[in-house]
Amino acid sequence: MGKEHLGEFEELILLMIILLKEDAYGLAIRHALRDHANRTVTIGAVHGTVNRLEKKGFIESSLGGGSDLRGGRRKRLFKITNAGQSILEKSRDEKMTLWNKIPELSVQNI
Amino acid sequence: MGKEHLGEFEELILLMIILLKEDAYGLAIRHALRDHANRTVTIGAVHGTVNRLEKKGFIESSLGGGSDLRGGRRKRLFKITNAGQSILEKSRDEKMTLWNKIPELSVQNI
DNA sequence: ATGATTTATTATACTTTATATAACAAATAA
DNA sequence: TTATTTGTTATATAAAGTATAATAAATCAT
Repeated sequence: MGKEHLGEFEELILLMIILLKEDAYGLAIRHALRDHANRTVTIGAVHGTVNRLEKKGFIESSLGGGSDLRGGRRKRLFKITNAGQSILEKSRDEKMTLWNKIPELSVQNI
Repeated sequence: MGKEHLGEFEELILLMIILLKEDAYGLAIRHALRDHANRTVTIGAVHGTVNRLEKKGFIESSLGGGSDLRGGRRKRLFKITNAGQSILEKSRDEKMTLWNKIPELSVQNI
């Protein structure tokens, strides 16, 4: 069995990492949260959470190149693991199942 | 604007309260979590969360009658407020929007 | 080549959520 | 009139969420 469930912010970060594909690193995730999820957080919030997610095995990281821009340190790139992908799917399925038990929230109603 | 976002367990509790309709009180919520959400928690976990949700204005409570069964104290019945209903809808919409940006998770793919 | 600037991560601290255990309260059946 | 049942409250701790400050590694300008 999978290891429990995702917190709401953890889930959001996983989704951003998938959206960003090959360029998912701290600052990019923060930026994606702003324009895909309307969520403004500090960079520390992002890094705290990716560290936790990696420790749990839902993402893994590797050191990438530096920025294309001016200066800067090398990026730490994240990608989802199989465990991460499947906990996301499970989480989606469970939520959909619940919504669909409630007429006012059911997905057909959108 | 609504007051931020729901934690994942908070959202689950709101859904259970809607599902339970007129009979949403502590122990019933706990039971519903077991058989609708496959989630086993202690009664303390439930009450801690409903108290928080009420303080935030997403649910409200009233004192109901006792159990139909043997003994027992009176129930504290919960129901969702308009604010609760609308934060749930918002939360659902935002999540759907994100899923649908990711082919592998998109709702069409189920 | 060196210091200022930029892009980025790490370290640390604090608050809120999630969760459990234990204590208490109010019914009622015996 | 107390033992049992059904329920809530109080309290404590762990985990998740989030911010601020410190540090690091590039590079541009001098």
